[in-house]
Amino acid sequence: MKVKATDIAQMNSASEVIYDALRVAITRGDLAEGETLRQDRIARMFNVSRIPVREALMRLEEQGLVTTQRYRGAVVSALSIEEIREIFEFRALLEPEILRYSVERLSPDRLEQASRSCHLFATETDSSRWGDLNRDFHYSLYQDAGRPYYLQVVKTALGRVERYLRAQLVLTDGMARARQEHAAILAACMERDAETAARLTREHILAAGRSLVDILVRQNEAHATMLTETGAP
Amino acid sequence: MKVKATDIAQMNSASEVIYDALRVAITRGDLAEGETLRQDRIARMFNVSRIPVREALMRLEEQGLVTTQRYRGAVVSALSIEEIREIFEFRALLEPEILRYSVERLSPDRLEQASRSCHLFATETDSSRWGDLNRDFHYSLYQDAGRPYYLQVVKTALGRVERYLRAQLVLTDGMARARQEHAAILAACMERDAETAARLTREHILAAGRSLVDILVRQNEAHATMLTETGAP
DNA sequence: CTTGCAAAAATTGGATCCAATAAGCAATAT
DNA sequence: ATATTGCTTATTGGATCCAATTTTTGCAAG
Repeated sequence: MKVKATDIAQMNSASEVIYDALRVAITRGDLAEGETLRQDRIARMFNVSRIPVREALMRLEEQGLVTTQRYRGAVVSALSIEEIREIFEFRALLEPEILRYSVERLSPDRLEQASRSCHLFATETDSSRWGDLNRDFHYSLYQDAGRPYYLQVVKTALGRVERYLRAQLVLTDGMARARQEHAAILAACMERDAETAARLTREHILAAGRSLVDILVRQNEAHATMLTETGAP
Repeated sequence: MKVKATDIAQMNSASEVIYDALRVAITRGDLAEGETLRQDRIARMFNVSRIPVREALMRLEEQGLVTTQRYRGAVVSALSIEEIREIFEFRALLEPEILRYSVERLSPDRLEQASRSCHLFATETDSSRWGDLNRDFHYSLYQDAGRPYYLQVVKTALGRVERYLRAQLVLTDGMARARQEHAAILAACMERDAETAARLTREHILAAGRSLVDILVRQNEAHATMLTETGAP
């Protein structure tokens, strides 16, 4: 037999498929924050009933990606600037720690993979792909840490702020800086210098966080000014 | 109008009530790990259909408290010893950090509350209440940190291992030690010594984790020996 | 007595239907 | 003109029903 067998028992249920699709759409920013997700509309999009849609929405809410009010539906969660700041601070605590565990265990294959990811990120011009490639680079370095729980928590945290990160990369010199910082982190990993790699990662995340918060504060101020000038409420 | 109004819109839906009840039952250890949760049975217990039950199970799975296989139902998640070790290590990283942020901001009321919690924990003889009281003490100290995201992550992490903690408190001198360590942490907080409080918290969590892992390893070895001696598979 | 297997029962995932609630709109009173 | 009330529609939460899948049971053969 020359068949590529796939484990049908492990195939995704409808609610999982919908959950994944919505999660990706939200983290990519394809769904605007504050947008309400109508069960019926999503059900028609996937050609299913509302049952699996509601199950997917429950899981998204548990991840903090949507917010639900009874009988009023689910809306894509919006983060305040302070919440974004906190999540970057949080990542800046966890990710260096994971990397510290990981550096000594990085296999040659893994370093090769990280190197490729780093290069792909550095040379990609389509900004809509930057989120994925950034994620690939960081996670490739964390994979060998032997800390699945840490990794899962970091993934959730990044998932919450990823939609805002693109703005930071596009609207400033963020992309150029990220390229350099990724290269430096990778170099430290290759030299098995865990402390340097961890310190660079912490600074990388904190810098991106500060830059992003700056952008958002300025946007807020601009918006507030406009409202005042036009006399809107 | 002299009516005590309560926000009916914020009242819990059936799926939330069921979710909370199951979450508490699992973290308390009232449901054994590996036990399968039948939708129909739970639905009858709460006098509802299976729909809200399934929604609750989805959310529990997202929290890692149950594990689901398609068409085979949900079972209470079991953690390996290594996973438990990792989660304690994780808590030992996060909780001192939260406390560091919190110490300088602790209000007199909050210190009073923490003091009461500490005392209640120290004097409670009913071991089934230790989990709640331990949680109350720690969280009262974290409340003022102004880091809701950290706090939520810590709550999830503790929720995963709480069921094992009782064993640690009961089967060793864990309770006596915990009493002392809590008192020391509280004292450091009252003196606004953030670094000492953080260090003590880290050691407190690491010690409990090591003690728990020891217990579980011994249990495992005893079990394995028994199986060998009786010739069971 | 054990093993293999087909039918029956139990269980889950999902569709359809119904009741409860919110949101929008028209009619009325002030 | 505006605020209040009642009606209509849209939407959600949940119940009931059906199909797909797993698990158990009964029975025959070795």
